[in-house]
Amino acid sequence: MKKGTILSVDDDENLQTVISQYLEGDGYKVVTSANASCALERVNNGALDVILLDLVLPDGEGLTLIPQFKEKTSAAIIVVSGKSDTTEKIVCLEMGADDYLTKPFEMRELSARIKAVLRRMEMQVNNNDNESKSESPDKERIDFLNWTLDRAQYQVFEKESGTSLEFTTGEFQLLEALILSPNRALSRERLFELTRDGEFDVYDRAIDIQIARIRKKLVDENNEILKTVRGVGYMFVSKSS
Amino acid sequence: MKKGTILSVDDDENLQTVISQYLEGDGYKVVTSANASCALERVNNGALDVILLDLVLPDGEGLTLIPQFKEKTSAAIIVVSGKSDTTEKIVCLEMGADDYLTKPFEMRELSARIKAVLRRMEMQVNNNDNESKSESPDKERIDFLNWTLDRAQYQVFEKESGTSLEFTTGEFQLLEALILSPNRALSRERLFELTRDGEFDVYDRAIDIQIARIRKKLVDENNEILKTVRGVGYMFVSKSS
DNA sequence: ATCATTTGTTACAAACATGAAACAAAGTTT
DNA sequence: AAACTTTGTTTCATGTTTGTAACAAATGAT
Repeated sequence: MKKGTILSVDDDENLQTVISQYLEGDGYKVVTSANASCALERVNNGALDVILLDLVLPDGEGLTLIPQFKEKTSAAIIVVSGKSDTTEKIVCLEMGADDYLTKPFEMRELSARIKAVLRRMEMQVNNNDNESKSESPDKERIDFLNWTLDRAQYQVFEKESGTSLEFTTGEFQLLEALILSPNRALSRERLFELTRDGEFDVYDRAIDIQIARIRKKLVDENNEILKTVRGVGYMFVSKSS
Repeated sequence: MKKGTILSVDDDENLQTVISQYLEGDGYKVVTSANASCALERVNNGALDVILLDLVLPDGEGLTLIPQFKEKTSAAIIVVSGKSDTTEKIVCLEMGADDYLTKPFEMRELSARIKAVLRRMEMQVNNNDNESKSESPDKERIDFLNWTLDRAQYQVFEKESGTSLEFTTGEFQLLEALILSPNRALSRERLFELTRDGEFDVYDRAIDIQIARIRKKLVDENNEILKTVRGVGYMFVSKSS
């Protein structure tokens, strides 16, 4: 559920309230500061993921805050400005901001930009990982028994014939989750976490039905690919072990 | 290495030294003038890219210099002022300045503003280039099925007949994005990022409509070139897989 | 064997995603 | 300004996906 912590730096109290409520509804934790000094203190205080920074603050130029933030945290910085000025925008980005947003803006847009910025950060992390590690942690294609799971295409192929089986996205994600933890029993709860993004009011046995639907498509006589572990959940058994 | 020549007009000798050193470290060539007459002379003397102009000079009002500079050079003018005065800023911009910076400032900010201003100028130049040149020298062509995507010309050609299909720029860019990641399902969000530059206040399904329009033009009976991946997005399928 | 619990199966309806058509708004060209 | 192009928005119909309920089958314990 927790998607990240956001610090909003702005001296407009009303705006702060609106932002907080909206973003909290989105699943973020939100903290606010009304001025520069308070914000700097907060940055030292703990892990932040995104900083929303208004350039016009009562106690000093917001622009100079950007490099200071950059020094102390790896959080993404989204500048919120009253002016729609191309030069200022470029300057902000040049100084280390990650995005620039002009007031007034819609909450939906703010939310989208935060999401985009977080994703970009995540991608960077992943890329760095790939560079340092010789083996990529998440493979795009995963072979299992007579099939291949293609995570880029969201498809399952039959190895020999090469034909693709018609999996729905939901079925695919469940199978993917199981295959990524081979020979390990996963509870229905865990599987829910892995496949659905923050849903709660669902039927206990939705997973069971999904499993049944997958099995119907992944037929392999005596071999039970998706084993049910009574009282626990389900498990993908790979022959290698 | 050479990024441009900058003329700094200011009578503060210490500041001039600091500016010169910093900007030279950035790869610029820097020349300085301590007063207006000297600056005007220097402007006649050779190609400049950026002029940093302090408004308070020993021999005359700096404001009146702006139009004089504009007449003689196409360099960008960044006004450096001791006062943080909105009215003065607006007047300067009205008279032809490209940016306005308040003392004291950080070198990093100055550097960023110079970069921004140069980039803006360059963009203008490029746009003019495109208008004047009808043919682009480097053609990057990508073949797919019965068509060829010409990224230089922003056109799609039918391989056999050689006729070009009428794609709008938006349609072209979307198709391009999909083709550049073949056999990979791309979410609408991702496609948005790839094709639009920082727009968010748009309809969720704008991509869908664009896809439909592309499909209408790229007809190939049984072959689904642009596959929709339900619950995810769209994918360009290349025959190789 | 009998019972209780857990899981598999089927059918169904609500929710959802997508494509198509028509419209509207913004931008361009003439 | 008018015609045209491009692109976003709305609406509707259709088909898919998935949660739910009900029941049958399987499993394990006593």
